[in-house]
Amino acid sequence: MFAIDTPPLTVSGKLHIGHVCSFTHTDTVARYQRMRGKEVFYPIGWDDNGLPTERRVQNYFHVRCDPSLPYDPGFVPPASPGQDQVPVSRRNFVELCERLTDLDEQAFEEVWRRLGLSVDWSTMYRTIDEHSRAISQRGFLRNLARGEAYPAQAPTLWDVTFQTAVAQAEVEDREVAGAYYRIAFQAGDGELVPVATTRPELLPACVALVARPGDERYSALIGTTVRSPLFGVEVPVLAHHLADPAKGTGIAMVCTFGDATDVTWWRELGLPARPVLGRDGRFVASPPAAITSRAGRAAYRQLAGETTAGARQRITGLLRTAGDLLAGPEPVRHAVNFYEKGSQPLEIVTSRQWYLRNGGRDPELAQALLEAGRQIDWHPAYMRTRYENWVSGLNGDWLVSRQRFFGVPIPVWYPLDAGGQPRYDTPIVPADADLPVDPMADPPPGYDPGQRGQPGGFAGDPDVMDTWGTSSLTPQIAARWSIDDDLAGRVLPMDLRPQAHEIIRTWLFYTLLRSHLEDGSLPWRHAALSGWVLDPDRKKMSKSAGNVVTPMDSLRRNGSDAVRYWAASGRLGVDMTFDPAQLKVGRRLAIKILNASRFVLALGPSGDLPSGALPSGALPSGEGPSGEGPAAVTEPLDSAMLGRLAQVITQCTRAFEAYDHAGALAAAEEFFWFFCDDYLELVKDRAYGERGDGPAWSARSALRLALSAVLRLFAPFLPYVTEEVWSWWLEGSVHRAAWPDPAEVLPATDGADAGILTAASAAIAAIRGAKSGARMSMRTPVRALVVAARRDHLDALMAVLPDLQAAGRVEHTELRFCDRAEPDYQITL
RNA sequence: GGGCGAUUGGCUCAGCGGGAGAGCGCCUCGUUCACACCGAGGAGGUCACUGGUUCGAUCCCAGUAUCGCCCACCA
Repeated sequence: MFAIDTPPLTVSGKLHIGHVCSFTHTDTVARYQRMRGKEVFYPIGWDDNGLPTERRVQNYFHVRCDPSLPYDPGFVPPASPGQDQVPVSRRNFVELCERLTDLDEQAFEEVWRRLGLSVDWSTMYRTIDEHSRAISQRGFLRNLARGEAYPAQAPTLWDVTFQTAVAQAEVEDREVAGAYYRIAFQAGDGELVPVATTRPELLPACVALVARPGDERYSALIGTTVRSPLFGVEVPVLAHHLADPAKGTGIAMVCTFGDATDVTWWRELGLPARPVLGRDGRFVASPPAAITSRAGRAAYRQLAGETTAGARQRITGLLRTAGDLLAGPEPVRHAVNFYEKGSQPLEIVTSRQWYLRNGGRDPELAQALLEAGRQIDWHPAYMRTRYENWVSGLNGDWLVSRQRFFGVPIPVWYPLDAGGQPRYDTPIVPADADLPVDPMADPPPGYDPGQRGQPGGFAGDPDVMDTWGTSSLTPQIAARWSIDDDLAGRVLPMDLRPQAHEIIRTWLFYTLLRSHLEDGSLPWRHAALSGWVLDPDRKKMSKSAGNVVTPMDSLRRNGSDAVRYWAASGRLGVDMTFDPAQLKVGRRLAIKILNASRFVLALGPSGDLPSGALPSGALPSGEGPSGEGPAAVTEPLDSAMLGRLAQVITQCTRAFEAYDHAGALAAAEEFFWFFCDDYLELVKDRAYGERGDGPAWSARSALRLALSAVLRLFAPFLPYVTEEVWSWWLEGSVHRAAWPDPAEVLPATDGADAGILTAASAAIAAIRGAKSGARMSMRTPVRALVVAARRDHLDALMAVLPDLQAAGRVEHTELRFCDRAEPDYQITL
C-alpha cells in the first residue's frame, strides 16, 4: 500500500497552473509506485468548507446563513434576487453549498481528468459532506474528552469585518501607513509625561503606563499614578521588561487592547480591562466605568459608534483643542496584523472561545511535536526548519471556534439554569451515533426541541470550527476513519503528504497535531513541499494580481503530456517561472516518442502496429529470423546501449525513491535523446537488414527491449503518449506494467563497454560537424575518415565501425595509433 | 531583528572536489528511406564578490552583496 493525502482544493477559487504543477508532481509518484507493484491509495477531495464558499454561496444564491432558523426542506433560492439576502438555516445553506460546489467540482474534475491524474474518483469526499462533518466532530469530541479542547474567555484576535475570532496561523502582517502622536499625561506634581502612540483613539481604554525597569527618565514615576488627558483617569505607572526605551518616548500606554503586548501587560501586571471596541469594530455606546468626570464622559460620547479611524480623527481634534497633543501626526509606515482573508486590521477583543492545545502553552507538547516533525522525511529537507520555526514560535493554543454560520458546528450544547443563563462549564455532548449534529437545529440527548432557550432547557453552541479543524483530519477523512476501520487500518499512517509550503503552519502542523493528540502516531511518513509558480515577471500568481494562468488553455494548446512534462521538470520546493515557450519542449518530446516508436516497431515482427500508426506503404517485413521469440543481441553497440539503459533505469529508480521526480525525468530524457540522435542513426541501416539477418535482428531486439523500458520510464510523466505506443504492440496498460528493472536488459549486455558509446557518438558528431561546416547535406559521402587516437579508443571504434561507416556514409576509414588524450578526426568529403 | 533558500551563457534551469552543461532563443546548413509538430552544426559563460581549506574549488568553509521566502516586530 502506498497512501497519499491528496490536498482537497478550495473549489470556490480558480484552478491555476500552480495547482497543476504540484498535482502533477504527486501523480508521477503515484504512477511510479503503482508500477512498482504497490496498491496506491490516491484519494480526491474538495474543500468546500469555510469562508470562501460562504461568500460565494451568498452571492450566487442571494441567501445568508442564519443557524437559528429551522430547516426548510422545500426551500428554493430566489430566481431573481431582491434587495436583501434571504436568510436560510444552516442545513439549507449546506445544501446550497453542495449544489454550487458541485458545478465547480465538475470543472475541476474535467481539468484533472484531462491532465491525467490517476486519482481514485470513487474515494471523492468534500470537507462539508456528512462523513467529513461526522469525523471532524468526532475528532473534536475526543479532544474534548481528553481535555485537549477547552473553552476560555480571553482576549483574542478579532476580525471586525467578518466578526469572528481568528487563530495565530491565519494572521499576516501588512505594511500600512500610520502616524505617531505624542500625548500629554499629567503627573501628580503637575509635570507633563509625553507618551507616543499610533493609536490615540484607545486613550479611553488606557489602564496604565509602562517603562523599562531602571529607565532613569521614568524611575521617579514608577509606582505613582498619572492622569490621562481628556478623560481624567488616574492610571498607574509600572515597570515591565517588555517596555522598550528606544520606542516612542520610552514609556508606553497600556490599553484594552491595542496589541498583543498590551494583553501580556494586562495579564502579567494584573491590570483592569476597559474595553471600548465592540465586535463590529466600533466604539461601544457607554464609556468604561473608570471615566467618571463629566468632561471625560462628554469626550467619550463623541467617540461612541465611531470606527477606529473615525475615532482617531475625533480624538486628535479634541486633544489638539485641549492642548494635550504635544506632537503629531508624524507619518510612519509600520506592520499591522491582518486576518489573511480580511481587509481591516485585527483588533483584540475579549470573548468566549474554544481552544485546542497545540504546544503554544505547553513546552512538553511542543517538544513532542518537534520530535514528530523529525520523524517525517521532508522533501526538500530544509522545509522542516519552517515547521520548527513555527512550532517554536507559537504563543498560545489553537483557537478553533469561529463566529461564522457556515462550517462544521462545534458539537456541544449548554444547559440553561433557572435564570436561562448557559452553564458553559458543563457542556452537553452528542451521542457518537448521532454525528454529525447541528446544535443550533438539533436538541441534545435527553431534551425536547421545545426546551431550546428555555430556563432549565438548553442552548446550542452557535460557533463553527476553524476550517482547518476539519482539514487537519484529511488523512482520517480520506481513510474513512471511525467509519471503515478496515480501510483506515490499511491506509493509516499514509506515506505521502504533498502540499504547498506556505501552509506548513496550518495544514501540515495541524494535521500532525491532531494525529499526535489522537494516538501519538504520525499521519504520514513523507511531506513533499511544492514551490510556487511565478508569472514570467517572477511575481507570484494570485487572483488579486490578475496574472493567473488557467490550465485548460495550456492543456488544449500543448497537450496534457506537454504540460505534465513542464510541471514535472520543476523540483520540489523550488519556485518555477511560467514560460509558455517551455511547454513546447514537452510537446516535442512526446511527438518524438511517437515517431521513434513507430520506427522501432515498423522494423518487425509485423502486425504490431495498427494500420493508422504508420504511414501507408512499405513496411519492412518482419518475421523473426527463426520464427518466434526475441532474437539474440549480438552486436557490441547494441549491448553497450542496453548497458547504458540499465544504468539509467537504476538512476531513475533511485531518484523516485528519493522523491526526486525531476531527476528521474531528466535521466530518462537524456537517455532518450541519445537513443534517438546517436544510437538510432547508427543502427538504422543495419536494422534495415543491409548487413544481413543476424546483425539486423540484434538491432531490432535491442531497439524493442529499449523501447519497452523507455516507455515505462516515461509513463509516470507522459501517460498519454506512452499508453498510446504501448497499445500498439503490448498487452494491457503501460500504467499497470512493471517498473523496469535493470535485469531486464542486462542479459543482453554481454561484452557491453561504455567506451563504445562514447567513441561512436564522438565520431558521428565529428563527421556531422565536418559536413555541416562544409555546408553539405548529411547524406554527402565521406571519401576518407582518418582517426588518430589511443589504442583503447580505437578498439572501441573498431567494434562499431560498420555502423559508423553506414551512418556517416564513410567510404574509406583509416585508424592510427597515437598518444593524444583526445582523438583526432580528419574527414575528407 | 532571527531563520531558510537562491545567485551558472540573452531566457528557463541542471551539475557539484579534477573536462563548464542542457533546453529555449539566436545564426548557418540540410528533407525520398521514424520524425518540418523535423534534423545537423555553430556562436555565446572569469559559475555574484572577497578571503580560506586543498596538489587542485562553480562545488567545501567563512564573510560580503543582491533577490526571494518563513518567523518576529503595531508605544
